[in-house]
Amino acid sequence: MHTSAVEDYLKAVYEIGRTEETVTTSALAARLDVSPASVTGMVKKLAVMKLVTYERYYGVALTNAGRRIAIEVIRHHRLVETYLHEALGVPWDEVHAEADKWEHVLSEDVEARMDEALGHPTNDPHGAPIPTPTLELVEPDWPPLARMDAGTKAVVAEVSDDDPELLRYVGGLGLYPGTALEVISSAPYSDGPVTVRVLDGDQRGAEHAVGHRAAAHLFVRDVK
Amino acid sequence: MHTSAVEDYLKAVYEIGRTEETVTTSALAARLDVSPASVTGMVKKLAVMKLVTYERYYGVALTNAGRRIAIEVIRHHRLVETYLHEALGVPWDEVHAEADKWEHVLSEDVEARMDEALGHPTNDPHGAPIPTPTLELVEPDWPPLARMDAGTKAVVAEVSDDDPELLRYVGGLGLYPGTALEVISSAPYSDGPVTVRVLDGDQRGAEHAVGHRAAAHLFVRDVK
DNA sequence: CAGTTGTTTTAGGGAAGACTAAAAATTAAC
DNA sequence: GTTAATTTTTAGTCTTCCCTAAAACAACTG
Repeated sequence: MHTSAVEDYLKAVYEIGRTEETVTTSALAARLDVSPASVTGMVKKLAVMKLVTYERYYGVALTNAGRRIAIEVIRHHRLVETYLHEALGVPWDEVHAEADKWEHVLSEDVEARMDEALGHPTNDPHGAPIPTPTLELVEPDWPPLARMDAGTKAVVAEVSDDDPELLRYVGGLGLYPGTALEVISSAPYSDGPVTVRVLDGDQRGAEHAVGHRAAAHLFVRDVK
Repeated sequence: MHTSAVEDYLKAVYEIGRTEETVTTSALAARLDVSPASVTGMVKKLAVMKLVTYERYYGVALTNAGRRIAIEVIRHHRLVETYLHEALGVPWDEVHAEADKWEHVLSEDVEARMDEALGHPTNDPHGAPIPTPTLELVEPDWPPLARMDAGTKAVVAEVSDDDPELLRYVGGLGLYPGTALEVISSAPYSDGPVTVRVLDGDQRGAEHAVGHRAAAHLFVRDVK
């Protein structure tokens, strides 16, 4: 087995790699809250273990073995988030921090039992897809609410899970994955808020001005 | 917070202290599967942290602060065992190993939710008492089945939880906490098996010869 | 293309927690 | 009551993961 530090690094490489062309040492350092020098050292070890490829002054990339582990950790993380939320009623802004600890100690057996108990969920409480038991993972690339034009009808697809305050704010507006909404006004490429009407759930009919930062971390899928 | 090594040491001191007069370095080393020299080093650190008192060449004892932590860890352990068994159906011989990992990452919030979901259980799947939220813990001193005389009627109170094979064996005989039984024959202070008739549960009516080692780790309470 | 800026690497450490080997203290055995 | 056997402790290392400071390098900037 690997240490949790190794698992954290691999997960970070995977996640940064989703949006960035190259995964740099400093990007990893920022995400893991660790000094750049520490990252260099660790990354060299991961390269020796054949979990990443690494080229100085260029960047890091996962090998197949490394990606397997990364996705396994992500499966644990998202399944635990879902379990904590569904089975134990942990609020959606707290599950992320808890899952960050649990993901490293979850056995395959208990993972399978949680999956079973939940009826094989496909998405976590924030809308992110849960990798399959065979570690397939397709992460759709939803556009952020911030880029929607006025008049658009859309459904909340996913909300970034790592900022509890943002989750409480968004949850307070009734905007959970699956919630339908209509964009009332929006100023594309500006820093202004996006005004939406909630068409679903406990806030049905309400109009809210969604702050720019939140709108950038709230992803939606279009409804034709 | 404390490292899991610290928590493991404190738990071990507590558990050895339950049956032994003095807690020696070598007893800790054996239980934690670590060299005696390592124990000496760690124990010195715990003494500096005021979690134990320590006298060279004599032994270790918990301070009040140390005992608090030990019992908190035991509460986590037994609650997690119970949760895994009741809520996720994990077999009773597997829950111990799993709980050994979870006990160190369980937050107070999730602990409380598990406790609530289970209806505030008082005993884990092996019969051991779960410390209260205020960390009160009374561990009854049941006699082992091995010391029961023929003709005695008794109820299984507790089974040692750290040997999966023993648990599978005992479970196969239908002897779970709460199961009533009658001792048919026994050879006190010898190494022979104890023959019992099961009066309860799925093996009701069956007669079993319980091996000596199992009979020494299966504790019962008398029925008058 | 030389200087500034920012990133990466090297070099040197440090805390935790474990190890082995050997010395010291305790306990047991004539 | 010495010697022998057993624990326990000391001493010195090792590994893992992290750190800072400073040097090396790459990339903009004008």
